[in-house]
Amino acid sequence: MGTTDTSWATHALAALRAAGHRSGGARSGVIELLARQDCCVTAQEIFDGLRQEGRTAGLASVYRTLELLRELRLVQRLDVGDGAARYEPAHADGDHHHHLVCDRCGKVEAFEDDSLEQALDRLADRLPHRVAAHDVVLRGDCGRCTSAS
Amino acid sequence: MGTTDTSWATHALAALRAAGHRSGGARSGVIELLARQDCCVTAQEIFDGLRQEGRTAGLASVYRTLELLRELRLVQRLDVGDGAARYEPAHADGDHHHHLVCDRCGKVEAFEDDSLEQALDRLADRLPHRVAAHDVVLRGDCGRCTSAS
DNA sequence: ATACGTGCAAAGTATTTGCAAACGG
DNA sequence: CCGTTTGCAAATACTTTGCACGTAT
Repeated sequence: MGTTDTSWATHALAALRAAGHRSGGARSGVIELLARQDCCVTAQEIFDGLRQEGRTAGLASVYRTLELLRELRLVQRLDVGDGAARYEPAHADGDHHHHLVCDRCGKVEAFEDDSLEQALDRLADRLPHRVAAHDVVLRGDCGRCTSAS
Repeated sequence: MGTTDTSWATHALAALRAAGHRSGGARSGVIELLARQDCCVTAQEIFDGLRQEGRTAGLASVYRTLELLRELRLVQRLDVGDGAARYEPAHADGDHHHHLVCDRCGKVEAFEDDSLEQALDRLADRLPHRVAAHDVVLRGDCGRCTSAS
């Protein structure tokens, strides 16, 4: 697993500083909450989560923070097809996962697969592009929905 | 390439019929335009494209048709992160591609890769899910933007 | 003839932006 | 102090929905 939750938060705050940004309540709240997630969350979920712990931030600030973190490649943005964009910490080391979306209940789960990563890396070398990131989304019925059918 | 443009349109119209749907001007227009695309397009692009050839359809009807085609698994929906959803014909046979999105100019290109498909298929067998579809999106600078830098 | 498809306009949701006040360094 | 960040409200962008009318079968 390599990095721990807190280390990503520390890294992200340091990177913000290094890029000449300050860190008020909204930014640090978003970063700390994001660091605790193990899969992707929406802006609204971050907003609600902060409110629950008494540490509120305007929704606009949540969006602004997420956009800033994305520019700095500290978070990865991902769209699973329900109206809302999702965000998750981008870990610098190889630690990397992709997503399974259930067509019935909409649940999003993470998975990792080395041979998939290898196929993607080999592919990137063969293309005339400078590939900086990749997303894989698998869609289908999750175990729970399949057995409940 | 296996299937031709027209055969997808024919197939889609037949499938609509079989599912008990009629086909008015908007539906057939969207289907015929979609059949001519070799990569994904937005609802607005379909609307504009139809207008250009004098065959107009309301934007709402374009959306409704796309949703219907998606339910019948005749098109695949895909989100590359600019605000708008994109759609492309879903070919029943293995003919299948994925997408490269340029981080700078936003251009979307298609690519195919057998070893990637194999890795995905093997992975799907190992998961406790019934995987029905998959999307892969690679992000980075396209050849043009890389050399123009 | 009749149910289904279509177009327009209005509503709904997610996200972005303008601006004045609060705040970090 | 001074420029950045923040929160609110308004604006925007995409998509969906309600309803009256047209049309395919």
